[in-house]
Amino acid sequence: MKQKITIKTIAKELGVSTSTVSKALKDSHEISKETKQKIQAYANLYNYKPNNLALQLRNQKTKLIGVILPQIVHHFFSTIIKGIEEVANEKGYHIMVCFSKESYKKEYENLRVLSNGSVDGLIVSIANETLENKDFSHFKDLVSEEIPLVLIDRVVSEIMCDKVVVDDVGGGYKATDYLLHSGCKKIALVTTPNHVSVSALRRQGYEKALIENYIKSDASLIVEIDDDKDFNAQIAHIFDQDIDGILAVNEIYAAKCIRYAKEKQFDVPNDISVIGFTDGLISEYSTPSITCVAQHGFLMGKQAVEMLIHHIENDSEDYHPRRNVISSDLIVRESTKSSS
Amino acid sequence: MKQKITIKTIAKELGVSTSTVSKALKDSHEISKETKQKIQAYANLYNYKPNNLALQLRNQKTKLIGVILPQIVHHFFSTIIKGIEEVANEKGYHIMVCFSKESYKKEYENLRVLSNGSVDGLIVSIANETLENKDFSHFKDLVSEEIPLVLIDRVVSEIMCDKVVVDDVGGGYKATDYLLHSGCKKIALVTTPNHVSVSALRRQGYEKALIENYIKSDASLIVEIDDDKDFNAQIAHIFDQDIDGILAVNEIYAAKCIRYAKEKQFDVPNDISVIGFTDGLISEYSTPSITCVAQHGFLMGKQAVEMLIHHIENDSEDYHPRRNVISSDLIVRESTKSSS
DNA sequence: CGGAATTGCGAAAACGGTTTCGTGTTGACA
DNA sequence: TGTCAACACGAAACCGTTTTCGCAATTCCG
Repeated sequence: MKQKITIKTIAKELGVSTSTVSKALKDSHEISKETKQKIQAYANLYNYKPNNLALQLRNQKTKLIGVILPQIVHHFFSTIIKGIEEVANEKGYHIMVCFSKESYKKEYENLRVLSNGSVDGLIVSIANETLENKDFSHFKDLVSEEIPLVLIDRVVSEIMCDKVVVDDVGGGYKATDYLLHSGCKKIALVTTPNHVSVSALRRQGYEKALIENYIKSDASLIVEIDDDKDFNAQIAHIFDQDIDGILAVNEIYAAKCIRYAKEKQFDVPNDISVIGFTDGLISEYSTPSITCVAQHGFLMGKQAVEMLIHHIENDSEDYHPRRNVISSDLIVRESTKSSS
Repeated sequence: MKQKITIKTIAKELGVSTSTVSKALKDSHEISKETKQKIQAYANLYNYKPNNLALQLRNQKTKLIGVILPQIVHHFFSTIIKGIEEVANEKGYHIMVCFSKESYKKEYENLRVLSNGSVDGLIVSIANETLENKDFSHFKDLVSEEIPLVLIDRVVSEIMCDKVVVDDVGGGYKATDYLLHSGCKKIALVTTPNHVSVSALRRQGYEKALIENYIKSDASLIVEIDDDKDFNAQIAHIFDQDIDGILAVNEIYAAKCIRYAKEKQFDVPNDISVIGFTDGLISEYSTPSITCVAQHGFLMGKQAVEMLIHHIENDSEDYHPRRNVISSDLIVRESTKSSS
């Protein structure tokens, strides 16, 4: 990289002190008009830009927000990033993004590196492996160092910080309730292993809706998908049980269920209705388009940054962790019958 | 944020100089065993971490790579980010991502801010608006400041820097050729306005394949979609012309075409075959799954970072811009007949 | 014409670390 | 006993910027 022009260079060339240059560039009244003009002209000519690192060091702030997410090639997470970046930019911040790839170790590493003063605060969605391990000491360290932290989507109560979550219980409830009211009697749940906290919450909503409608929850209708095994083989048995509805905890599972149902000559939605989570492209563009629970990742990202920046910029006031819940909405499409 | 412990604090508390502390923490042989132990113990106890900003200022490098993309909620771009982040991390770098939202102004702003010494280099995919305007002076400034720059996917020849592009002509050619060999006689092209450079290249490939197969290209079979208008209304007329194949320049157009075809009682692929670009979730999970041209964004991201870091870390050697072309592959699925 | 107020600028400290170059104290050796 | 190397550490410069304070020189006023 070419040697950049600094205040020192300007000062030396023009035979003034660095303080004079600094003040002149900020149009300070302390400096005479002629001197200011001379300095500003020189700075413009050589395209002077103040060195950001020096400023950050002096101001003790980076105007940078660290974002650690489990994945990126994922509609929900990329939507969150979009929301974060948009608001951050409006407020003069930039974002550094890292991905934990669901791994504890990568999450730990990223947290360690970013808490070196590289960023003014962090927005994190916890990796699945960490959720399984239940080892949150790296987050607790962060909190005790008083580094502003906002946890999103995948959160745990023992970390005392701001949080933004989706109303996953409500989403599961709404979806199940909708299926019931559209005439479904026997609804299967296609989910992930239970340590994935959001899936567990969606399942709660599912069960709550069943109970409220006087239907006994039936374990044989619940499939915890192991992504390493063949999907169809794992769901086959629920199709043998006269089901007429499926709630899937993400849109990929929903799409796969619909495909399997078609293969087995079931009509969607008339024989079997399907609802998924995540309002992504799959739900929107597949045929039939898929009714799903939208989690509003964009909104979540926006709210998370707002909380974080508030925390960063109001450092002095005493701090009470807040928790925002974003309600999830049912987007009705073609994979369900209309509700009666 | 809590006041962080610095080398100065340690020095004062332990009655030594800052140089001694610095050396002790790096296990320098200049410092006696006892002193080192004392200092290291103290540093550990109070969880000392060197301030990154100070290091960056001293070393004149940030180990940060700026990434400016037009969008994020987009399979191809998020895949690129994934590739970039992965390699960057391996090599000890982090990434700052910004989005231009296809706007010249945002791109300009982001470029300006990031070139202040905030990052060691940049990876950029040019915004559509900039491509239309043909104003690339902000990029040229960057190049003349000798800030390492790699352009990806959407590139222009007048910016002299490293580039990684997809073989879009080849992709368009392969797709069209495949359609022809699977028996299609009359292939429509559903594309975007021509200033989008990648679409223009895909169209070249389409036309090249037609010519090589002695088929006259027919303007009435080419639709330039205006995203602000109704999609179906724009493509309706090509369905009145006995077409038996469609090449769409992205997977959304492909999915929409398939949906429209189904509505009009065409069978896909037997009446009409469809190929899209972008090997995303839609292509994979919709029914029928969509044959498409995969652009390998992950690979593109990886190569871009590798070129960039090479440039950053071999600053001295004289620099000749390189250009990597990533070949695009046809992923054959259910929306096309098998090639004869 | 003398003292005070104003103007215009520079010196120096500060942000937090690294590194070069002393320097004072040992101990060994001739 | 004088010389020299080795050892252990500190002073100071440096990265680029901001900002406080001080100091001349000029202007103003009585």
